[in-house]
Amino acid sequence: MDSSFNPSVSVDCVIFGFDGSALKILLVERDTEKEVDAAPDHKLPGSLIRQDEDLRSAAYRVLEEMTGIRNIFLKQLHVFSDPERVVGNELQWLKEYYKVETPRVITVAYYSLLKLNKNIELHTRRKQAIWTDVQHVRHLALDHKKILMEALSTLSRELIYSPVAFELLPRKFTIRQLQSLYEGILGIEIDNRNFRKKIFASGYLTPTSEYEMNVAHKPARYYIFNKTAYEKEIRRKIRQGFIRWHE
Amino acid sequence: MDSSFNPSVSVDCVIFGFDGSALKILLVERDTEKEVDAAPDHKLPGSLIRQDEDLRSAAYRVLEEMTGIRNIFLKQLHVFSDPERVVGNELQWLKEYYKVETPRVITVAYYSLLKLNKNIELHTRRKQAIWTDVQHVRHLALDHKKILMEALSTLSRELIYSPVAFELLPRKFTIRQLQSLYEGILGIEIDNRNFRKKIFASGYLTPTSEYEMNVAHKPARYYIFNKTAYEKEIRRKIRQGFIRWHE
DNA sequence: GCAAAAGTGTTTATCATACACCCATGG
DNA sequence: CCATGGGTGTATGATAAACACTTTTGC
Repeated sequence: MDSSFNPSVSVDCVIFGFDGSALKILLVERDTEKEVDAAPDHKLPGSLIRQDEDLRSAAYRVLEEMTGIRNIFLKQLHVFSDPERVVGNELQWLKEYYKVETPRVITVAYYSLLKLNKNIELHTRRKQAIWTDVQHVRHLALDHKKILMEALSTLSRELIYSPVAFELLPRKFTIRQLQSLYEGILGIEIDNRNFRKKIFASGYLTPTSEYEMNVAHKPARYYIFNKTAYEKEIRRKIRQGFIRWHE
Repeated sequence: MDSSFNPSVSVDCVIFGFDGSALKILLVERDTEKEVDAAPDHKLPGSLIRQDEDLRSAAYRVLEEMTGIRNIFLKQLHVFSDPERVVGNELQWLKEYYKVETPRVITVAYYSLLKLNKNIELHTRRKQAIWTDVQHVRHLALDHKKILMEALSTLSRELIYSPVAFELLPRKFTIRQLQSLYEGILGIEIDNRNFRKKIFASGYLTPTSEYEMNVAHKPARYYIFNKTAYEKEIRRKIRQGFIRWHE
């Protein structure tokens, strides 16, 4: 670490991963060399920004370091700027780790979505990071629990209004996987027949000729998300309905 | 100005005002004492943040200084962090104005909504700020045009999904004013009968016994937005979506 | 009396929901 | 042959959209 970091601004990444059944989030253990807390101290992956660096690039830098991959879904969430959000030991740790002098740090939170696989899990394990079921996250360092909560509610909204679900699924997926994802994140149950109608009516799912194998029931078909068709449609979409206060 | 400013982080405020017919935005002339540009150089009101200050408070500080009022609608928009967004003369000006040393500045944009009236216009005029029709904004200093564009598209989305329109209208307003606001900001035409149906069906408009005066047509009734009813309803819906004990 | 905007209902199409059975497979 | 999840259609209610005329006022 060198002095080309801007001491006032950091990015923190809420990295969501889906393994086919549960929504996970990537956490790192903060290396507190002095303090020995009762509970292990987890936080979101993050970094101070470099002086010559765009925030988005900083977030990508963290993301790539932690997961080993690039070009995944990444979006700015919110800025957290309470002057008291990093104080005392937390601030001390930061100063020593980055070798900077600063009275405070504001952080810009980003969230990203990826499809979990063995490669990624190997990489994150080597980085001492762990994938935790979002349902099981209890306490996090700093204000990171608050950031996670905000990311979750933003993800729910995104899921409803845009097809981000496919960022979390492998290229080929079954309808059931897609539905489970919606049900899991939104915390609701969805009628399978109506779900199919809706999702097929969109016209963005292309069926493959592949089916599940070695399952003890009728094998499900695999589908692919037709991103091109989606983007074309969005461009021609007309705005209808001018008030939707309660959605 | 003193050294208690954080040299790396500023806030900029996109302050929308509605005067009953057009959507306006508050701009200030940048006091470039040296440069004499061909065109007058406008920018969004903003400020570096103080070291002990929350970003939201900083935005409110700017807002109150420019408009003289507090407690108005204010929301974080986005962070703009291109390392090149403030360079050359722009950066020089900043350094001299705030007496700080910094290689770069990131800015957090906020947008706010208010009802224009004579008092506010008087105050802003004394501050050398001007209300400009958003349709007529051509060029702005720094990346402020980009910020404005993003604020406009966010405002459109907000207008659809939440009743922010009332932040821009006086306490008592006619249905026509409300509809014009929707049409103006969204850039669409709305059928008046359907608009009334929808807006009344929400149940948040309370009719007053007052009517327009001195108009050369049937006088329109004034209505009031029942914020309490809205908030009560929202809380109910959230609770319903969150707890499902009987499934 | 006429120009100008306020106010008012009905019909039709579209979309969301509720709901139950047969099918293909592995063990 | 049975347990498991995949896959299918229809009827009903709710919501949005299209559409034209009468009312009240100032001048």
